[in-house]
Amino acid sequence: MSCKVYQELEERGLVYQSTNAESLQKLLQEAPQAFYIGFDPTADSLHVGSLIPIIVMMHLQKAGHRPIAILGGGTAMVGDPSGKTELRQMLTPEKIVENGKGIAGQLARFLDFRDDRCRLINNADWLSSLKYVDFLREIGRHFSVNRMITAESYKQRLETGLSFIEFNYMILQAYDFHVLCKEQQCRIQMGGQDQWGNIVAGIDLIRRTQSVETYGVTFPLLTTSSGEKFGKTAAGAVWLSSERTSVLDFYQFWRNCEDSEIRRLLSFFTFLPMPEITRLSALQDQAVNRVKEILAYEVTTLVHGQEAATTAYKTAISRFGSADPELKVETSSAIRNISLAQAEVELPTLELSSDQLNTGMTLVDLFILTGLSKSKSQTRRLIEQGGAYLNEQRINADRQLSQADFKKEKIIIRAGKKRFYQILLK
RNA sequence: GGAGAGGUUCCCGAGUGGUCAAAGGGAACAGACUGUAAAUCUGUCGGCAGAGCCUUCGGAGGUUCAAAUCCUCCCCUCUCCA
Repeated sequence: MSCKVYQELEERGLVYQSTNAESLQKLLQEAPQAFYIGFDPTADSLHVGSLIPIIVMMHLQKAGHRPIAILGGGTAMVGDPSGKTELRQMLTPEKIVENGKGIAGQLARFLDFRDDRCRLINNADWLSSLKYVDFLREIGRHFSVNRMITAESYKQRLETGLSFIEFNYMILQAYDFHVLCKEQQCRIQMGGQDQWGNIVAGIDLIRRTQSVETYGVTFPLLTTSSGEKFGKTAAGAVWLSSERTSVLDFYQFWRNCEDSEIRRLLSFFTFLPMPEITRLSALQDQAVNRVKEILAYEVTTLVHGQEAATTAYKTAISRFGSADPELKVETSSAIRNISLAQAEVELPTLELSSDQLNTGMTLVDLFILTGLSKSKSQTRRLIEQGGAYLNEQRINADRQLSQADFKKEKIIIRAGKKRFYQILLK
C-alpha cells in the first residue's frame, strides 16, 4: 500500500486541520484503516461542495484504506447548525429517506464498493432507536455544556439564536463516531472545516468511553472571491446530478473559474500529478484558458464520465473557440486525445411545433419558454440592453417569430455572452 | 411567566399616514474593456403593459379619501429578568 497518502493530501492542500498528525501518519502507513465521512441527506443530490470529501475518500481508498460513508439519516432529523446562520427548514422523515437514496446512488459512482472495500451506513440505524434517558446517562454525561458553547460552530449561533435540537447535533455526531469506532474499528473521521468541533467532540467521547485514541482531519472550506460558499451560482448550487445541473453547465462552471483559483482547484478536484499541476498553474496568458479547459474536462469526467465530458468540451469549443488549437500545452489529461475535427455538439435544445409558431410566438415568449429569462419585463430589459441575440444578430425590438428565422431548420438564441439555446422546428 | 426590541422586496438594511414599487450596500443580470477570468466603468434590478394598472413590507381583520407606516388579535425571533 502507498504510505504517502497523508502527505499527498497535505501537498494538495486538502488537509486544513488534523489531530496528532504524526501519529495519524504512522497509523495510515502501518495498516489499512477504516475512516469515515458523513453526508447529511438534506437534498436528493450532492453538489460540488461535497466533491472534496468524496475525492479525499477516493485518494484514501486508492491507497488501500477502507472508507465508510455515513448517510446522516438520523442526524438530518436534527440538523447541523455548523456554518449556518439560522435554523434550516426541518426535513420530513420521508424526504430524508428519499434524499438518502439519491445520495447513496451518487456515492457509488465514485467509490469502489466491491468486496466490502467501502461501506455505506445509515446512522439512523442506531440513532433513531435511542432511548432519551438512557442516552443522557451513558453519553450525555460526558459532555460539558461549558465546553460545547465555546465551539466555533455554535458561537455565531449563540448570538442569533440556537435551538436545543440543533445544540444536540454535536452529541449525535460524536456518538456516531463512538459507534463506528466500537463496531467498525473506525479510528479516523474526516469532514469539512466547519465539522472540526463535532469531530473533536467524538474523539473526546471515545477517549472517555473506550480509552482509544482516534483522529480527525478536516478539509478547507472553499469560498469564492466575494466570500460566498463555493459552488453556489445565481442559478443555485452546482449539483452533481445532471438533472439538476446540465453537464454543459457543470463543465462551464469549472471553465469559468477565477485565474487565482486554478492551482487549488486542480489540486483538489483532479487526480493529475502535483508536478504537472505546478507546471500548468504557472502558465500565463492564453495558456491559462487551456488549463481551465483541462480542469473542466477532468472534473466533468470524474463526475459525468468521459463521454459526457468530451461532448461538453466540444460544445463549449464550438461556441467559444479553442484556447489551444495546436495543443501546445502538454498534459497527461485525456483531453489531449480529443480531436476537434468532428464537431458533435449538444446545445441545450427546445423543440417547437409549427402550431406553436403559427399561433404567434414572439421573441420574448421564446426567451421565457427556454428559461433564458424569467419574465417579459426581464426579457425586454435584456433586449434594451443589447444582450439578446437571434442567430448571432442582436435583437433590437420584440417581434413575431417567423418561419424565415429558421436557418437550416433551427435557430439559436442567446442571452448575454454565455447562455444560449437551440430551437428546432418539429 | 414579566419587561423590552424586532419581523421590509434574493441577502443586509433605511423608511413611522400620502412625494413608497419603497433610500443605501451586497449579490445578480446586461453593456463596454478583456482571455468564456479578475478588476474597473455604465446601465438594469416585483409583474403586466409602456407612463397606467396589478401584487408586495410576518399573518388576519379594522380605522382612513389614502397604510410598510395608526388600532385589534394572532404567529415567530432576539435581549434582560424570574
